[in-house]
Amino acid sequence: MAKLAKKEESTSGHSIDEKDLAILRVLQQNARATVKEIADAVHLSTTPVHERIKRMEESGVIRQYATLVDHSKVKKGLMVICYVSLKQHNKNAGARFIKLVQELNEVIECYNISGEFDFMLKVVAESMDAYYDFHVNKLSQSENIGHVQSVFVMGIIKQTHVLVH
Amino acid sequence: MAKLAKKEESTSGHSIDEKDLAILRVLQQNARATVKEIADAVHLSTTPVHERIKRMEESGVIRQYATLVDHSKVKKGLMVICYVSLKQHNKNAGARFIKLVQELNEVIECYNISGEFDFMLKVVAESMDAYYDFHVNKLSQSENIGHVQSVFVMGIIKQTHVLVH
DNA sequence: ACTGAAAGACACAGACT
DNA sequence: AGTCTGTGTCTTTCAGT
Repeated sequence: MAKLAKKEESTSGHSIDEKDLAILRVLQQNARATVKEIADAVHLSTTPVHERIKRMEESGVIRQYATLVDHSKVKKGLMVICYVSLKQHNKNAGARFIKLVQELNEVIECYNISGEFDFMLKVVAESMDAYYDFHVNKLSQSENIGHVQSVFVMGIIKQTHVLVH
Repeated sequence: MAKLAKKEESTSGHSIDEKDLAILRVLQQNARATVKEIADAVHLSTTPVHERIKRMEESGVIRQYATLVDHSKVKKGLMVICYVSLKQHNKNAGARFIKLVQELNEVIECYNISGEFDFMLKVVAESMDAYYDFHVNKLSQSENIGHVQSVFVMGIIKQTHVLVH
């Protein structure tokens, strides 16, 4: 017992410095930037940049190199914010819901939230019909669902993944 | 006749086929995958894969190659869903709010939504104090803000950007 | 639209400051 | 920790099918 691994950085022995942040600033905007390009931008040669990137990949600071696809161009025009409360709140019931959410490709995000609902889901679908099908046949099929409330996204004002400025 | 520009793809003259989707399936998970790796995975040689990727970049199907950074490891541990209604709903008032949202680095997503509120924001902050500062000094500073409601994210169940399966 | 080859650029490891 | 240098691999273009 009592081996509560303290924190990310302290266990691996490396904290993130200003140069790492500078590298992240470039990579966040373009995951396919070459090491050379990044090296020029942060005023270092390629070797230390390469080492720092590898280190951040291994320590988990860099979660993933993702390609972001345009919703509307792959026939996923509809985005819905979906609130769910469960009937029962025991461990098992929660785990079953979480498993369901992981399996449903329409759900791209799911959070445990404060307030009157238990979960917030971000759902993408091809059309209102497809969303209705998701709602009735996939989500509400689970016998433990209490209330579901849908908020429709009418316009995207801002969408970024940039955390380091 | 009937030149109601039908859809994105038809205007550019290229629709996405099964091979493009296969390439996207790989790139979504790893934006740094080499063309050679993708070519092997989709059973083509490098040239057509390279051409198809370039085409999808230019047509906007591929929005961005992003590096996703771990929230907690860059001191952005708190995530809040924030609902905002405006006092006035004229064009100018809306535009000012949108401009403000674009400038605030704490706001990583903002949507125009249906229902009693006008906007939904996803906000990341270092701490509760930092969020309070955002709420009081940055967001509510705008004189056009009506009501603000904060929902705190207590746990991340699922978080993906994968749209093509 | 694809394959295969060929030139230039890059990633990555080594020796050194 | 960093720069410099070298080798194998990859990107990218071009001729051919």
